[in-house]
Amino acid sequence: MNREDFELSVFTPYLLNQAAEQQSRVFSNTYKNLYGMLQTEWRVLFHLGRYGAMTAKEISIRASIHKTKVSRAVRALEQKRFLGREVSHEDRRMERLTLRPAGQDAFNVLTAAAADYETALATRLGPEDMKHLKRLLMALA
Amino acid sequence: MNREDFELSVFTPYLLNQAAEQQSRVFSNTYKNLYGMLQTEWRVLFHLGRYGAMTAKEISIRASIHKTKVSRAVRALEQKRFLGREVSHEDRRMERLTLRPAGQDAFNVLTAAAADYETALATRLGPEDMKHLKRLLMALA
DNA sequence: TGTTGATAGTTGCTTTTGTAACTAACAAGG
DNA sequence: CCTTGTTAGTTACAAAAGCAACTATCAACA
Repeated sequence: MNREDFELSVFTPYLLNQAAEQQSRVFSNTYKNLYGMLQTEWRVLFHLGRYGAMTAKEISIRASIHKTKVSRAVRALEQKRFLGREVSHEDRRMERLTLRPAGQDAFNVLTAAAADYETALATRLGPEDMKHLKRLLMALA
Repeated sequence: MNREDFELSVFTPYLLNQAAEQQSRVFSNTYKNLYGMLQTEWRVLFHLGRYGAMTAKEISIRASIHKTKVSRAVRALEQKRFLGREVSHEDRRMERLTLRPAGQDAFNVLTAAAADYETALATRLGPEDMKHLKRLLMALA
């Protein structure tokens, strides 16, 4: 790379940012408009819906989200009546988080929307490029 | 995409976010540690260094950054003595922004660091994948 | 039992972003 | 001149993120 000719518009971190902002803006409108949720709330909801009841700590590790963000997302989801908490009997520091019916419904709707979004993107890019893209992104993350 | 099997870890917006966070964290350490700059400040500095003096509005359009973010970045760069402002004679609403020597130095250092970073990434991924990645990201952004 | 260290989760404070409203300057038409 | 509408840039307030300190609980061991 010639330093004199360096262009921000082809700098990979910049391109990644632009693409990520663009793409996540589209899908975030879905959970934001439908349920007034934030990104972290959607991710927490997803983990509980997809993998079943677990503690905040487990979500934090599995989803690579800082525990304070998880804590706030859990409170928000609780206020929406999307999940319930139950203090563990073995260790009273931990809480078992479980989706409530409204949370299950939201999970179903949002997961379907995400799958549709993914399908649409795959159609746009074509199956080969879609595969390449995912492989490359996983290598970077 | 089968909805029952939907996995967040292969959802493109999620992957993009993870990759973008990971990659920009690496480079942001450079301008943050060296000059205490934020991402927007680096981008504004870059545009002035690469394309010469221009107004905040022009930067805002070229770099796709909201004018309030540009305004705050310009103030921060001014306080660091990295740029100077001069009210336009033709239209006194506009200010011509120019890099000062310290800003030029920072631009040179950071541009070189960015080019090095890009080279290292290209080495890691290989030239073919690097080309693919950029093409795909540009298609998404 | 009592101390020490670790862990789950929360809270407080500071920094950053988003959004809308604002000021000052311009331009065009009456 | 004097409205009316537009534009460049700033400011104010609210939403959100980052980080450190805190509480409560547990476990281990003297």
